[in-house]
Amino acid sequence: MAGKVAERRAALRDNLIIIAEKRIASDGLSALRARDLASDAGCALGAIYNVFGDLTDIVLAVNARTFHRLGADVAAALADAPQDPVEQLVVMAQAYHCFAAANLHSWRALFDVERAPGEAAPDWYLQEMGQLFAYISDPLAVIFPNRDPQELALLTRALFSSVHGIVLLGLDGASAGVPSDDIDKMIALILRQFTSNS
Amino acid sequence: MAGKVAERRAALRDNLIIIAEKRIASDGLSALRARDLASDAGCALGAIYNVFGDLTDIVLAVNARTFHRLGADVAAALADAPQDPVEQLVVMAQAYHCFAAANLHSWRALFDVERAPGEAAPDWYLQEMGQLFAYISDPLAVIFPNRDPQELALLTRALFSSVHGIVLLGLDGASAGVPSDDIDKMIALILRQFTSNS
DNA sequence: CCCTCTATTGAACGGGGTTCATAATAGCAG
DNA sequence: CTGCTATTATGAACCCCGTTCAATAGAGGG
Repeated sequence: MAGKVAERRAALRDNLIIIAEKRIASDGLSALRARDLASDAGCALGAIYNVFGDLTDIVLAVNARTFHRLGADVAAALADAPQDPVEQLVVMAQAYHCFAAANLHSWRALFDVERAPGEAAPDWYLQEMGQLFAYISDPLAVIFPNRDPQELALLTRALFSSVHGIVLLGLDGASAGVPSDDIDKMIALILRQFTSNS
Repeated sequence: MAGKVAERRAALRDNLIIIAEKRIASDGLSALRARDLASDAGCALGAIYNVFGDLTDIVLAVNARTFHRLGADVAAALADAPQDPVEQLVVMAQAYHCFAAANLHSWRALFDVERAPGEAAPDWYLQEMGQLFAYISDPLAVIFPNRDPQELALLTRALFSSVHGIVLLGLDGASAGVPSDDIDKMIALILRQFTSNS
């Protein structure tokens, strides 16, 4: 029974991630409490720290799952999209908006977790981000066939950032709530206009 | 001596705002501590709460000043810009980027402060935002003379959000640091492309 | 069954925002 | 100037929270 401890810990680890995920999804990142986690998981407070370095590690684990779901949603939208590359971009961006709106707290947690200064982003983050960028880059390469890969990378990042900004400020409460339709309109506006007369 | 107390409190209030502003600018919003504020201001811990409801109120006061400086920078850039409305947009957006980069912590604090759920954004916020939107809207109206005011408002918000997104993700540490030049390039790319063939 | 070594536990620690009983002070009447 | 009272300022104390670690429980081998 060598791996018994590891097994128990792995189970607790998964359990904690699920519980934290639910908490973040329903009440937001700032509502996550170590003591709540422990009591919901039926474990001791200290047990959390046998399995995770600190709460941020749990949040990162949750974020990895969220990011993965996001990527899957975007991929699914892309799979159902028409061949036209501009439409593909629009469909993906609206899928991004859709995911953010439907998973507001979890989506926010992706960006609200504070990294220690100077610490690099985790590997899975860069990987999922790269995947998203690839989804965008492919149609862009069709639309702009005469661009350097370097220029394409810049275009890709610029478009992703723009859509992200539109969704971020659109879903932000400070602006008194932009209607969901308007967000989609802005996304389509930016993408269509951007990709016109290529 | 009727207004003596009010005077003293007003002075403390201003003092606390200045001190908090410096702290946020140098170390970020999360480094703001009530006890530090009190000792730096040479006042009692509780004195803070005679003058502000809570720390968030101080942050909001700092943010109002930051937002005002931002608006002034953008306005200054606009004043020095050429007549061409597209160039005006580019110059303003790069001024926005410049301000964010030069005042990273203060700029972040504008968006990192968490409002109580359901609470409306403060008046000055909407006002400064409206001012920024007006700066953008004017050249846009020249570029797109045949659009509804409503459509123009959507364009304005979309462009601001896009630039904001580019700056936000560009300055974010997670992406391992996008060079400042690349951020400016992305901004120019989006704006020029967006405003072409109007 | 005991012994040892590991894993688990939750009380305690440190640090932070906020409050409130108390002390200090200002204003005023005599 | 001296009490007296109402107002203001103070900072110790409260509560919450993440994290730690001495003490306990438990597993495995002899």
